[in-house]
Amino acid sequence: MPTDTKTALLNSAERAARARGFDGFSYADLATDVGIRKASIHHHFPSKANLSVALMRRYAEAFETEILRIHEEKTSGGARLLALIDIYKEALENGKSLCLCVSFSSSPESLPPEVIAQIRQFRAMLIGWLTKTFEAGQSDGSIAGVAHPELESAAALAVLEGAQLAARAEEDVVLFDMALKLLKGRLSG
Amino acid sequence: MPTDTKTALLNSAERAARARGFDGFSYADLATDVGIRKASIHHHFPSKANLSVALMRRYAEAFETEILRIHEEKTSGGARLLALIDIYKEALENGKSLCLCVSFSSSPESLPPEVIAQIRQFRAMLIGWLTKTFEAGQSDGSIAGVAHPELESAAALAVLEGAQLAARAEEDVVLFDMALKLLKGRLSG
DNA sequence: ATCTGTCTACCTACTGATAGGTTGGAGATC
DNA sequence: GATCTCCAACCTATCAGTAGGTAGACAGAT
Repeated sequence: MPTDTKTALLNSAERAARARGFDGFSYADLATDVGIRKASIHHHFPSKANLSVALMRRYAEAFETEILRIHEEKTSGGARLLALIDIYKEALENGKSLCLCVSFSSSPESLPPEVIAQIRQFRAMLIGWLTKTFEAGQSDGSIAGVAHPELESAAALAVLEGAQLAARAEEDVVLFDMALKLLKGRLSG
Repeated sequence: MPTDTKTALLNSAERAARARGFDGFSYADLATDVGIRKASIHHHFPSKANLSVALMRRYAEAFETEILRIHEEKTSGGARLLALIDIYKEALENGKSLCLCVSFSSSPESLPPEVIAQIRQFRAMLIGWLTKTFEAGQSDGSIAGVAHPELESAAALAVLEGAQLAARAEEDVVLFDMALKLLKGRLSG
């Protein structure tokens, strides 16, 4: 069966937002991409603000599922952190795309307060996961030199997001790799 | 004497770009802010692309002057790095603004290739300065645990930019402080 | 006389959004 | 089984607003 229209719209919008930002695509673009008329989009998402909320919710849920899966599949802190870094690297798509959270964080003024709250919640959730991961890496010895897991997690998330932003801007994944080399060098297991 | 119109336009545009992004202000906004008509702006900056180039050039020059000044005024690597962190913290303006480089990096698709090149050059310059700074901190002992200055500098820049992005999005400077606490903890002198 | 800076007046392209109408199928009623 | 009602999903047409940009006139300084 073909994907339903609503999902197709979310997929198209997410791709566009991650590649060109939330202001970088219009209902007209979406309509062309999905193959329906511009006005019909409003049937599924009354306003663009509405669409942004749905986009962020779906993204946060999928991401949380993903990192919970990593937590189960990988046993060491180092291996878990490496898997997360890979997610961010993959999301870059060779310097052509960002993860949705970084993309949305780049243009907060064009998003409704509700999405800002979702972003805040998403980052808090991720920081929580990272802190647990650094703690695990500290006790199992798979992440070297960990003294303050909560500070490590805040710094790690900033590196991931900052590296992605720079790499996309210059369309050069090497910037991402360089920025993460130091952290990766501390990982084992 | 009052600032000349061209400079006033650059000032207004820089403020707006840093607060709301390059797509977040229009010639109409600029005109209102500076007190001339929209069409008159085109006399000084024929196109918005043109304006973006001038903006980035002025920013890069001012920034380079600033970090060279830091290099002369502060003697230790740790003190120099701390001064740079302060610049990024100040540029945040309590979570309401970004530095121009991060702002421009957030919307590369609406900037001419020339500005992308300027961004690349700017970041390379800053990485160079940071590498020298970490090397100084390594040899004078004012930055703890430095093994690879060039990797440290790439990571440090990503943290600074990523932390700024997140703090502005959530309008909460604490996110910036948290992300930089680990690095700051390694500094002395 | 020319140049600089500014103006009024306008243009085309596009934005998100709305009004109002068509279609086709699901579910109830007879 | 035929009919009726309803509604999701889509359509055409259009809205007011804003974007960046242009043409041409005019005042004042050199």
